[in-house]
Amino acid sequence: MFEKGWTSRAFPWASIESIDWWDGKEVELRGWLANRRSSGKIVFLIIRDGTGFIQATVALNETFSREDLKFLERLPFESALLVRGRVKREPRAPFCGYELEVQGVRVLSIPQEEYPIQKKEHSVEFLMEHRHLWLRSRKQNAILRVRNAVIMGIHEFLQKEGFILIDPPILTPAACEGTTTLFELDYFDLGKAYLSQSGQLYMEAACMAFGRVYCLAPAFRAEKSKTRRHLTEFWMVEPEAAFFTFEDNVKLQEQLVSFIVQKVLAECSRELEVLERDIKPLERVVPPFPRISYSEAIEILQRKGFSIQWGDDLGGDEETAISEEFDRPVFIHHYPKAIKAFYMQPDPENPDLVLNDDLIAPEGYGEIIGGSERIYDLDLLEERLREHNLPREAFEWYLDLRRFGTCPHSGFGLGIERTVAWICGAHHIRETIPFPRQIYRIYP
RNA sequence: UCCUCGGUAGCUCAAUGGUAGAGCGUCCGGCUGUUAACCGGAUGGUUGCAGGUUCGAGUCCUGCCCGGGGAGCCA
Repeated sequence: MFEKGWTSRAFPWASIESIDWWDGKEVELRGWLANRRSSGKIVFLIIRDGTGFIQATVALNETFSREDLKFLERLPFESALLVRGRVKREPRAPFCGYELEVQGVRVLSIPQEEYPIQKKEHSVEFLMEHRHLWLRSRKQNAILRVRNAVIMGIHEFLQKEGFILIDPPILTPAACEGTTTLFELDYFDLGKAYLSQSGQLYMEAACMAFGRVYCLAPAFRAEKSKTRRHLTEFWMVEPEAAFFTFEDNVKLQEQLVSFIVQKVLAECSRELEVLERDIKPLERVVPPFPRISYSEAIEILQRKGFSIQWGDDLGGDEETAISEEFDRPVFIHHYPKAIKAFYMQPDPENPDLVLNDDLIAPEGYGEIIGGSERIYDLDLLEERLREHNLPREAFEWYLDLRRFGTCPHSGFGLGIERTVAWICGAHHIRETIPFPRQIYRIYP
């Protein structure tokens, strides 16, 4: 294995993201060869270490011979390297304004085949087939770092608001909403089980034990959806709070979303720059968000020429048209009871409506939140189960929640991937999750 | 499930029914500041699969497989 100019002295292991801190000092970088260029007597190695990219320069000198440079300029992409050198401020250097003057290189591994992903455009199919390698590229790294900040922001905000993390089951005995969109599997001698499509019902149980709870878990939907907003496996945060009214619930949603966006702006400026995200629309994301009722939404859509009638559900195009009317996320509330889930509390002023809200992200990213106040009256909930032809036995435990100390409570679900896609300005939701699961893709 | 577009070299794409090509990558050589470096040379094919029409099919027809975009549904 190639080793040149290495000494047994220990050098500090520096990360590229904080390389400015090491200006003028000798450090060791541990990473991979992302690109290289040569010019006869100088070789430029582009090193990535997971935290960033930096240019390292190897010059012909007493340490590196002509043959050494020849070797380095032929080193295959994605070779694993330890590189020692001096950090130097350098305006000509790409990425971060610093470069590493290399004094020693140790090559830990050399790919025996050509690295498939090149510095050029690739088809979606090819990139998805190589998702395990695509993760190494700069934009994918940036998107998943934003995802990390979003998830950490959710925990930070909800914990601060007194919410307790409660993990829901993934294997469940019955549907939470419709039964047509469930992944089904055999469960020993107990018949069929299903992958969870929401943790909500379990959060309702938990909020009666802890007051304020939330889960952050995967949800599975066997919908045969093939759009840029759909995955069969996605992540959702679902807060649920006892004694929260519709109004409390909506306020919590706009505070949470604002907090997340402002956190990303504060902590991920490099990532947003790599993604070429225009941050002006994000800077406007502060409370209060505009609110319109479902009926007002229908009026707006009819004025804009949509052939939609009161009672119809809103599709993707309709959501986009509504969001265009506002400069920040917009709530649409009080939908007709008939097109919403069985557990939503009726509006006391109009029993044909429910106390629910959807939050529509700006710039055409669609619905990112669905929330509601929940039915807490036993008789009414039983009636709704019958209307929706749901198997009562499977919901006995859920009905128990209305038999013992029932009270008003509310909650919502926020889709992690749609939120990340919106904040990043990503073309497609599949880039916002490390290994997307889609109707025609389960590999890698 | 439906609508729509596509599948040709490792990758991205050309090719009127008539000898399958280019750029990039890779390999070899050159270059002391490159920025997806550049310059010269070399390398590269069961045209997704099966059948059919035709003197002749990457091209036309039928079926199948795989994928992209969208709809419905949803976060």
